[in-house]
Amino acid sequence: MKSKHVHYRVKSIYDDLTRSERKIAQLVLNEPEKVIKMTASELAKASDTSPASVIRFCKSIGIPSFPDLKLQLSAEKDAPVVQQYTDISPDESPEDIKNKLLGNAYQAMKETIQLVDDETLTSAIQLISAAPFIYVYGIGSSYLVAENIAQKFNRIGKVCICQPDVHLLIASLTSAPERTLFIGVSNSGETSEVLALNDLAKSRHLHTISITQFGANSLSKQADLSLQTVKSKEAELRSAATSSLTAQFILTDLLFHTYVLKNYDENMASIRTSRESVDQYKQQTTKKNSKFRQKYKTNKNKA
Amino acid sequence: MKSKHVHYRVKSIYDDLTRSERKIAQLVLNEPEKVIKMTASELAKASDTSPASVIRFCKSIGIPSFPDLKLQLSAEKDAPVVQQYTDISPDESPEDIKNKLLGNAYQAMKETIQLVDDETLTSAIQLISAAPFIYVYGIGSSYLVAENIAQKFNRIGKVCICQPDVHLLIASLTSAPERTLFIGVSNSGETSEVLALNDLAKSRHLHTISITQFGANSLSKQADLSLQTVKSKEAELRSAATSSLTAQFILTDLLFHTYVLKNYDENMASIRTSRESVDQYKQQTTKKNSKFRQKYKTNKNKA
DNA sequence: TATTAAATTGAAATTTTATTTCATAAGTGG
DNA sequence: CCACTTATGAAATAAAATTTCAATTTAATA
Repeated sequence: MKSKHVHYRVKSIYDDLTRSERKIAQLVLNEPEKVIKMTASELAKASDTSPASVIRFCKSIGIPSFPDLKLQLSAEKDAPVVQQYTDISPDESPEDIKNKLLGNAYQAMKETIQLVDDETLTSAIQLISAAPFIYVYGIGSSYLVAENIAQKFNRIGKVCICQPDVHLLIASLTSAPERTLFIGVSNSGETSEVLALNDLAKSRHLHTISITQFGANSLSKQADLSLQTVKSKEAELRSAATSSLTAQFILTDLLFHTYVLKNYDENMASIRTSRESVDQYKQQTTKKNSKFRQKYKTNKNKA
Repeated sequence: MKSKHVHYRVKSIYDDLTRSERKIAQLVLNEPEKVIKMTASELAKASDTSPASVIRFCKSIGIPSFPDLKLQLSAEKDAPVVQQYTDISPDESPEDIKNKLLGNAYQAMKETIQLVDDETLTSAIQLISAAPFIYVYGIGSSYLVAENIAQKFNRIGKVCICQPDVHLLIASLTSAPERTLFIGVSNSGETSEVLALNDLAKSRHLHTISITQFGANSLSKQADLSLQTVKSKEAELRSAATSSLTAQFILTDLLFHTYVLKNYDENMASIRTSRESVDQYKQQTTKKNSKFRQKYKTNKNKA
């Protein structure tokens, strides 16, 4: 498990380093940003060693030259910690957990976004545009994705129904008008409920879009259009579906934003109007609720 | 609106560059990765100019030296395009949309994660551990967050109820046992429903945690413990709450993972067992559903 | 503990790379 | 077409990186 990150690389062979190499390692670990701005001799002076040791340190950690070390550090400065879906182990520091979570999420989003080609996206937008309204369905964590899609599109006046009750949904689909779109969300692409609904929709000649993870799966094959998110590796099992969710959310965002841009002005107007309406409602209910709240009002000073 | 990115910087003053500087600019724009590995004279040769021109080019785009240019390029290589919550405008290319979405999401997550201090996190974990069970509530897009929290914790056997019906939730809270935890999610921190529920919980001496955006707000003030996500700027209005959701999700993940690590082994066992159960259920229902699916089976060959 | 071999280290020499200087060439406006 | 500005690269210089090597420390062995 060799990470390319200088930080981890240094940590992992720290014990094998010589005394003066360790002095240099300290600085590299603790103040990488400063090291980036130093010359080899400056770093030598700062660590109370010699330029020769600095060069030796670079070689020791597997980096061919000092300028290369600086380039590496610079590359990592703002880049998320991406190490092929690392799982999180029990002896991790809070800092490490944070970095890994961020890195995993970033990687999942990035790869997912790269996976979607513009053509597919355009087709998806067309199906959405053509639909009088949309049904979305997902179960478990995919339900969150479905609900998110529905919320976003409803906000711009594109009617989108996320009905978690399969029976009711079947009834709706059965009597849905032409061009109605069904979006099925299933990470595995094998969830029987979603497959069944997709079949039903197809039998009624409705359009269908699937959102699944990457790779061959029944739902992708059977839907008119298949959108796929990155497939995350073993780490998935442990990290409780975290990165697949993130991936599906960024895909939703991409879909939504691309759609909004198709008809920029009118959609923007819708978003604004819906915001305003919500704000108005909030003001009204705040008044109403104040009575209710009075009853349970707690001391403002916290314990 | 000056971006620090070399790419944009070069583009913006491209017209003011001299003939040979432009040749160099081409290479920097088109093959930054290769440039990173070159020396000044190599870049000169590759662009059919001279080292002197390379240096002049660096100065022209406002970078003091050639090694600095390489460092900059390296820093930007893997870093997401982060430009303070840029909004997405109608004339954007698909590529730009993707980069901005990714950049915004990444920045929101990163800043949120940095915002949470370990102490608060530890306290939150303690409240969760101590609770016999948990109620979560959120409305609108915050409902997604609440539901996500519930799903994650339930998966490891920590009973967590996300009840969207306020009336039913009030009933439950009213008769909840000691140490029961109420988690209220509201991006603004001013949603009246959530405030009312927090009041109720407090009046019953239950513990409460709030999840809101950063800054002073009623909910944060009134909850026992306040978790905050980064507050995104104006772009928010247009991008339909995208980055605040992302931020809340990463916060959930952080909370969840930290909690799981507290009792690593037993929690891990729970996750595995719950996965297995779901898999078993899936196998069973697949059989059942096959009959239903037969009825609507469509041609496997897509149009 | 004394002795020797191996490893570590930094000063100085060397090499590589970056930068500046300056003479020449290419434009530009009159 | 001339004077003058700007642009350019060859060569000189400066700066940085790297290697060499002798001195020194450390470890191993008798």
